Amino acid sequence: MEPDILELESFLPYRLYRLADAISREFSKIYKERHGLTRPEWRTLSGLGQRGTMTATELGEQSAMHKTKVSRAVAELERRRWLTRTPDENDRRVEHLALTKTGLAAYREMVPLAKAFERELLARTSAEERGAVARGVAALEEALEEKR
Amino acid sequence: MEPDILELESFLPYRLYRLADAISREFSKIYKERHGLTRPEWRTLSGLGQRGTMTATELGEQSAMHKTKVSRAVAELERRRWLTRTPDENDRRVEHLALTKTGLAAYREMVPLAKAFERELLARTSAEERGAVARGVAALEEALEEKR
DNA sequence: TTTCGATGGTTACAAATGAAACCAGTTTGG
DNA sequence: CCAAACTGGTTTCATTTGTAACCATCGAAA
Repeated sequence: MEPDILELESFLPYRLYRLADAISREFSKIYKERHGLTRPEWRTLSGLGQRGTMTATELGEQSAMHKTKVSRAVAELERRRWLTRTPDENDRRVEHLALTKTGLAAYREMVPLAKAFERELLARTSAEERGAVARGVAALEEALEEKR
Repeated sequence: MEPDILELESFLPYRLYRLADAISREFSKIYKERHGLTRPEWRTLSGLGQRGTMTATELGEQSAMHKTKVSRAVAELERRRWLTRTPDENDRRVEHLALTKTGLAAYREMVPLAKAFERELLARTSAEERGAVARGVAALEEALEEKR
């Protein structure tokens, strides 16, 4: 344990990123294979399915995406006719986005798959470990928030 | 808690990715500002600093990078004269990579910064929470491994 | 009201990434 | 011995991403 050496494998930012990336990549296979969605597109679909109607800005906040990602994802889903835009009555810069029937159908099909993925992953851990995951993630979220 | 709705904010793959991405991004500012390194370059530097000498394949395994990323990162660090390649005696496809004095100096400068980052982040959590992080991450790593 | 800074969203351009093709060299099985 | 399969590593090409500039609209303040 030399003091001037960094052990990459146990360095938290790396370890966490590697884990998250692996999980996310594994999960992404599902919506990629199924519908050819990118991650931003999946998040957009998911956000709108969950909340019903949102603006692009709200979508970006909810799903931690840069506005260009949102913009492009929305454009693609619109092209597929999975969502529609409705101009805001009062503020003409804003558009309210909502899923079409087709979009909603895709969403409804994806939800169980997503839940199953999470369930199957967590099924391989003990109740105690699941508690640790929850507390650990929450603690880091807060810590990062404070640190900035 | 409707059964046919997925709550993105608490969906583990999303939440974990978002956390890891935020932390990694925050940390990357350090090596980006300091030396203009990309993440693959930082990992390469870090891997070689830690282990002394590695082949490109080993680097990829250690730091979970696709071989094209390794290839490009190595090329860039070589261009900066931060590392050198030495052909393997027995297998002429293989090159052994090692940091130069300059590369090592950069590594030595980065290590304390990396450790400080991690320490400062964890300092904002309780000992109990740090334990939870450790157990949680380990559990998920295993669970994912089993799942595949 | 006009002007000026902020805001919602898109676009253009450069850089990073991933997949697949590729080149060299190496191993294996007939 | 030799072809075929495999491995280490690079390159090419298409796609994705990030940054910054941009356009339109809005709100506040002069």
